[in-house]
Amino acid sequence: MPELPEVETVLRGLRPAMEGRTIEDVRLSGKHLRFPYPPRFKSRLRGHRVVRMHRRAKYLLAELESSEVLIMHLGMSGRFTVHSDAGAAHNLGEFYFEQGATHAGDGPHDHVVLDLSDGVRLVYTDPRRFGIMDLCPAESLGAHKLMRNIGVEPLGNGLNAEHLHLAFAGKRTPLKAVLLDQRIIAGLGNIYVCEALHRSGLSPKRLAGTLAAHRKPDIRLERLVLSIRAILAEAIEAGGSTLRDYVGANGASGEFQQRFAVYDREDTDCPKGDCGGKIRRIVQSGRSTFYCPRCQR
DNA sequence: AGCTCGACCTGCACGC
DNA sequence: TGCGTGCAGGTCGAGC
Repeated sequence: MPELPEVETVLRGLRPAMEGRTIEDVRLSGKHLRFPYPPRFKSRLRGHRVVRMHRRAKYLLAELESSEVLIMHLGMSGRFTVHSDAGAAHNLGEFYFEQGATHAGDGPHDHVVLDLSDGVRLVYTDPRRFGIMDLCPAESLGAHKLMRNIGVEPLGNGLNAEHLHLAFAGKRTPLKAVLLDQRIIAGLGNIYVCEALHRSGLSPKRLAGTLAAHRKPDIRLERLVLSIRAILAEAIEAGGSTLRDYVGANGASGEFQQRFAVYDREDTDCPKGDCGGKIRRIVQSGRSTFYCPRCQR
């Protein structure tokens, strides 16, 4: 689930649950996530209030009153659920999830359970355990190993044709790989790279450098920027509703209502309609790429 | 300095 | 029904 739009949606759900509340207790499953937890993980969380929640790329950041930051990444299969006593439910707004905090967090893949003030419980569930939890002093967050090489936020001002022009110049790497590179644009994943390339009519196999061959930014880079922005914005809209639905169904329904134009649609007609192409699946740097060979050049 | 690819995990859908 | 295979929304870090 987690590319930028999903992480952004999770952030919006976590805010009303976490901001202003104190972490009263921490329970871990005993299994490590992608990396070992940092030293004294539990005691560095316990007793501290969450001041503010942020997102950077696909990382969720909880700024603590202790001047440390809790860094969280959902990996491939990470999920958060918020549970609460009836009394706290009304504070959690539209992202309020599930009633009853008492037995939540006992599932086989529930690896981190945070008991917050007001009877709110946050459970991090992650079957594949590719997720990350780390702690870092706020003042050195930018120098953190996981943070320091992250590129521009695609929804911010940093993403523009000039930026891509500079980043693509001389690169003999396919567009697909370059757009997945978090050092250039932060937050795109396999699905939205496929979708953005389709919308902008660019082939995932095209070498990035071919779009930066002239002195001035190529018009196609402008189109790519607009496509990336539009796709992410739409997905954040839809992601919100999918998450609400997912949770409303008590975790049983994981179905995506969202219809992708190309992702996971091999052999179907290209939705662009007039091009008459069929969606193909190829493998690039070990991962599936879906695209229309007719209208993506 | 840059790039590709293996490794980290579990679950699920598929074909035999 | 059971088993083997391949695939999955990410990305670090080893090795060229």
